Amino acid sequence: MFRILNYLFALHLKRAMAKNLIIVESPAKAKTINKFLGDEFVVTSCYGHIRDLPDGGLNIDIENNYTPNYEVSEEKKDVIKELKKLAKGAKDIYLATDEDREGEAISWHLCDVLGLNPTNAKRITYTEVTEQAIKDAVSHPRTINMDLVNAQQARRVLDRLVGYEISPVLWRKVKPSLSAGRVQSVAVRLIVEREREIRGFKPVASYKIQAYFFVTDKNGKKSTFKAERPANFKTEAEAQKFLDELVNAEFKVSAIEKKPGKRTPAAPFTTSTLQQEASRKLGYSVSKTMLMAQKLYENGHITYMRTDSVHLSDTALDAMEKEIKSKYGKQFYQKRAFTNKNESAQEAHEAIRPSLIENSTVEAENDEVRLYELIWKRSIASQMADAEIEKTTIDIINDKNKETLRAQAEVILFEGFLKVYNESQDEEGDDEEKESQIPPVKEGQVLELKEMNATERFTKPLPRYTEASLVKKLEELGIGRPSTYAPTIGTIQKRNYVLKENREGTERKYKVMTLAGGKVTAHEEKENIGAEKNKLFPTDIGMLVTDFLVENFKDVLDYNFTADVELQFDKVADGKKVWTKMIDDFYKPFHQTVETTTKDAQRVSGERLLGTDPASGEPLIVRMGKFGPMAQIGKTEEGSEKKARYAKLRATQSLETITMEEALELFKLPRTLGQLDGKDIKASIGRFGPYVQQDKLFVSIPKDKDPYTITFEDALTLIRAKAEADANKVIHNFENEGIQVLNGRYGPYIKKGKDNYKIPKGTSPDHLTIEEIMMIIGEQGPTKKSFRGGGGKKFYAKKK
DNA sequence: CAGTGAGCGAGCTTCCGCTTGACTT
Repeated sequence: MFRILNYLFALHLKRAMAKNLIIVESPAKAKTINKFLGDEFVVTSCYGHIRDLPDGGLNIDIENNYTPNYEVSEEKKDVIKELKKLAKGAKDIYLATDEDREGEAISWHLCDVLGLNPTNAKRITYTEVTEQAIKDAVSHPRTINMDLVNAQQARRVLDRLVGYEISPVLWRKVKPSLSAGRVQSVAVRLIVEREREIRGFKPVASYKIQAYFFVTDKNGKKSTFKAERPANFKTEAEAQKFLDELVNAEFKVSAIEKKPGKRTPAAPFTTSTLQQEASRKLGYSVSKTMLMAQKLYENGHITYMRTDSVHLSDTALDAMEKEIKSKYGKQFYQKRAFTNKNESAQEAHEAIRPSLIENSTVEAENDEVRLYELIWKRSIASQMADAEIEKTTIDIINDKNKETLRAQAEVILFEGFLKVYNESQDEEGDDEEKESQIPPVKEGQVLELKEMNATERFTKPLPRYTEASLVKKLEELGIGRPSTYAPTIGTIQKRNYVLKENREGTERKYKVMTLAGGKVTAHEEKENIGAEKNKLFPTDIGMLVTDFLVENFKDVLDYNFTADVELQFDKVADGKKVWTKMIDDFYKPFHQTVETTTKDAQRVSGERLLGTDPASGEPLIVRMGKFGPMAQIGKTEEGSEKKARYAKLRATQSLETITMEEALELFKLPRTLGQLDGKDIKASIGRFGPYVQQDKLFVSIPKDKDPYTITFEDALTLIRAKAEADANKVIHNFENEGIQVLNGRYGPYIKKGKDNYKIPKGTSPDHLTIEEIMMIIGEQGPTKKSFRGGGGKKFYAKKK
């Protein structure tokens, strides 16, 4: 009774003092803003876009001036319901979605759904979530900018047209279920082209001269430092001659130069730079970085994590000044304003920074804490003084030839921002470390040579992309947005165009000649090259699709395509161009290309003839098959005994590079080792590595053995051990019902066909009857298998 | 979880950009 009265009273209150409604995109942001504004405001969120083009079909009326057919998606229906309810009792409604193209469009969709008039709706914007900024925004509402909305519609429609018209061409000409798009196809192209550069790269050798000199100080203490010949010798003979000449030479310091220098801190984080640094410093994948950042954001620890802006609010700048001055002293503070280099930036938010600058760390999961501390350091460092360094260069001459050796060192005179944070670099070019310091020497001082080496060095190809360096490249090209970098990386892996892999390196020998103790000697050393960790490799299908697209859809695959259409979108946003006209200019020729390609283009299979199989005399080819790249010997001919033999390529092999020998090796498997209980025991390599098999039982072959050489006895041992383990796995087996109770990784569970069921807590699996099991199954419904983020394993087409 | 690979052609697949949720062997 009391409760009902209470409710009625609350209802009455609500009616009596109707509040203003503010709609933002993110619920966490709604929470923050709620704190800034008084009782007369209710802040809620629409969770991003509320309407979109539905999945099945284009949903663009081409005949009717490209009219989009927007729909509220299933998962947004509840959001809309709630918004309508709140809107009904509201005094004024403020549309406070992000200040960019997409945000403007969301507000426009909101008008439509909530029955507001875009020409007098209250649209407010702000680029930082601070009390002052929000209050200013609320007192200066504007109306919906339809030009900006139309630019978004153009963007949306163009992406749908490109994606949904090109993908079906791939289904017909390459393989079903493939995809193409303005962003993903260019991302794959980058990786494919880099891979080909690396494969075609011919390392060039040269000889690097490095000398080590002794210096003895006043107290008789000896130390060494390193000097180098500025340029490498091109040939071994030249290097040899150089060392020979310098046997018994006298070395002397000819010049000492000291130059001041400085280093400047990097701008605070955007999404892209955060992903890069978290990858380099913490080893996080881009998706992990975003997941951790999302949690930090939701818990109020950091500002919004999907941003392309390096701007910091005045509130934050003040707090940073205070923090730096009190923690490090005022000589470490330097106010800086950063501006975006990136033209495609839309800057609807602040840079990524701690919400409360004074918190140098937070209470959270370990991985989140590490990311937070990185963000804190980068933010703080961005407002700190330059580091002052001194570069010392020493030239060393000799009495045998006119060559100069040079020693270089850097000393930090004032740490400045380096006290807190130093940005990491991507591995590229020379990885020689710099000397930190050279012992004090005087001009004209004679130096004692410890040893001098001429080391054979090879030029290196450009590095393969990591997830993070690919994001960096995409951002430079203006392709993709902060909210899509991580999903795009996921998409191209899920489509099996690209794999993130480790590769073992190969050994390479190099020559070293040494001058020491008055004579020159030579020896060989070994280095490991080409080892890769978490790098992006294109698959065969990725390469085939890229080649097909570059050949037939050159414009869309062009690295400047996005930049070019962005210029058009800008014209629409400025009211200088009608969006449907812009789309029409693009679509007419594009659609023509789609039609002619569908009609004329050859199917692609990447077929390559490797040679003739020595055993059968039949041709050996490799090509893309229904289930991936494969090798094939001979052809199946109707009416004859001749049958083709097939073998799947290994995950590390590629249609473009596999050799005849490697392909022949594939046909040696499966090997039949012998029989057990009248069934063959075979050894082979499958999707999950090497295995032995008897009937339906598969057992992985351990690392110390391989399927080419494993013996019958060893295979038998493996199979018997596995059979015994499996026997212990079954607790009950109800064969008639097709139901089993099994011991799994997570404890006992019920299995019926392909579905699994939990055993309720407190129930012992040992005495379960079939009736009890049927009850459990009836109540539960099968446990769902995760399809999202499942590591991209579902590459194969579903069977009906 | 580890077999497969003709050609015909049911009926399916696919984009980018905004947002977070849900439960599990």
